[in-house]
Amino acid sequence: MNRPVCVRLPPSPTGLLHVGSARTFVYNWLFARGVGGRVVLRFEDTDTERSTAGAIEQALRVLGWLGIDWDDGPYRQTERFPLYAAAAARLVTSGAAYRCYCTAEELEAERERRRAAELPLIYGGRCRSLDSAQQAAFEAEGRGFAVRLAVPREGVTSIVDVVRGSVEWDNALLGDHVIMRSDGSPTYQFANPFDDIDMGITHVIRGEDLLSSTPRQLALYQALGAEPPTYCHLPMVLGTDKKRLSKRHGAVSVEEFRDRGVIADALVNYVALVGWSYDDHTTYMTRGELRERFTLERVNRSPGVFDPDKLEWLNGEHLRALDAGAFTALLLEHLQRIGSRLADQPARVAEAAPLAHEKLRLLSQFEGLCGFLFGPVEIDPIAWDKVAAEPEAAQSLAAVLAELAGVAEWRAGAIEAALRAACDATGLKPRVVFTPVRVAITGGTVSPGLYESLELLGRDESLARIRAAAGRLATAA
RNA sequence: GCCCCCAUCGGCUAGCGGCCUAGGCCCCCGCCCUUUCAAGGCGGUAACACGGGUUCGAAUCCCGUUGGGGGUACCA
Repeated sequence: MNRPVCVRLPPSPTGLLHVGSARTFVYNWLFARGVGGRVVLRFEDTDTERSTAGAIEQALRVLGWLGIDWDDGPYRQTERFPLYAAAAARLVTSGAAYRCYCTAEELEAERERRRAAELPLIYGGRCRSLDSAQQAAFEAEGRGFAVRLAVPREGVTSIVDVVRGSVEWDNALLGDHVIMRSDGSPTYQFANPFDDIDMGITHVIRGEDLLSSTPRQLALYQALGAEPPTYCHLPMVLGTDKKRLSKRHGAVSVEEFRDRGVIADALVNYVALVGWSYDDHTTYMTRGELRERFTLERVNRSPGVFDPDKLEWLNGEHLRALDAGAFTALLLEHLQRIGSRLADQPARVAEAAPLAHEKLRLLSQFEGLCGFLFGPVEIDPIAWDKVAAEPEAAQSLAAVLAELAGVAEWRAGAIEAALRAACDATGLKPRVVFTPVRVAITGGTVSPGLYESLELLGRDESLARIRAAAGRLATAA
């Protein structure tokens, strides 16, 4: 049977959106959009201890920022509890599941016994064969119960995973897992596959960490007589120490990268490349290219290390591919989001944006590069030391001041001519003449183009800053 | 302990038996361009984990070893 493709994005709202999850969402989305399938958004908040409403809001915003959309939802599993309860009750009635009265202590004792005997640490199934009298006795004792699925104990469960090929498990090693907790809430192992069945999910694309729970979930499909989905287990995303990516590795959430000035298209592009490639040489891809090129068949098997350096480089590529208007808009949006003082002068940002466009890898670098255009200069001490150590600095500034005085129209072209003239007049190299000017007006040795910077700064302010530097040099000498 | 997955340069990867004296990108190192820094151009260092097979031929197939990762919850 060939059902219309349908995937799901199942965030568990317990914190910031991890780039590993983002990668999974991107693959689901790229795959579904590429084949004209549907996307369902479903918050898996059955862990009520750790789930928060704030995290849901946050996830919604981040998904929007990433440009990942969906056709159905957002659902919240906590709003579907009655469904799970009813389904579990039916399962118990049919004998596919059963009540387990074991206490936490009893369970722990059993695990200990198994550990000692070097046996697999699974539930032995004590309550699976309780007769009604024994059940009644436990109930009379006032013991609560959880519901466990009666998982087959013989044979093997196997799948043909899109990326891993065929994988199989010995059913004897599975054990009966809990599907309903004693407080009446469903577990992930139940709610997740139940919803997948209920929502008609055809392709389960998720991290490899979930590979080993597949046979348990398949047991539910079997108990419910549902057609299993196509599975696709993605390789893990690791940190530089080859351990699963976590906060220890620095920035790991989409929000953090966004606030550093990574743009959505770059993040989507980068993340798509950890675990997948289009060919032997393509790196930069637009969202549209990704959509049309992505296939699950080219997802690879081995885990990949998340490399912030390459992400930043790619971000620079995406930034440079933007036209001036789009770049400025994104830059402004970023400055506003992080609450930068520069956001108060949007017109100035628009003027300065072109000067920084070719240089940035991250939008957050804009402030450091162009901040001198937005207020008083702060001279970097190290940069100033270089100027002070240059014997020709004073002479250079004086010559530049003299030449600049004759500039009729304060434009980059005329300014350049004046600076060149200063070089000729003093017989000094441009490098020697320009450095003190650069430090005087921008405060540092790294800046956008000098002529353009001077033009934008304006005649009066530029001359004032150069005079101030000359004065400071004279005082020091 | 038990189960599952994985294994090409420092990182991301191409490679699906001969096209590989292993290609691309990031990082790093030189050089060029240049008013600084970026960007760009050119060049360089650097990998098939190991051991057995199979084959005329193995990075590619099989087995084992080692190493890494994941799971083993009334977390997801």
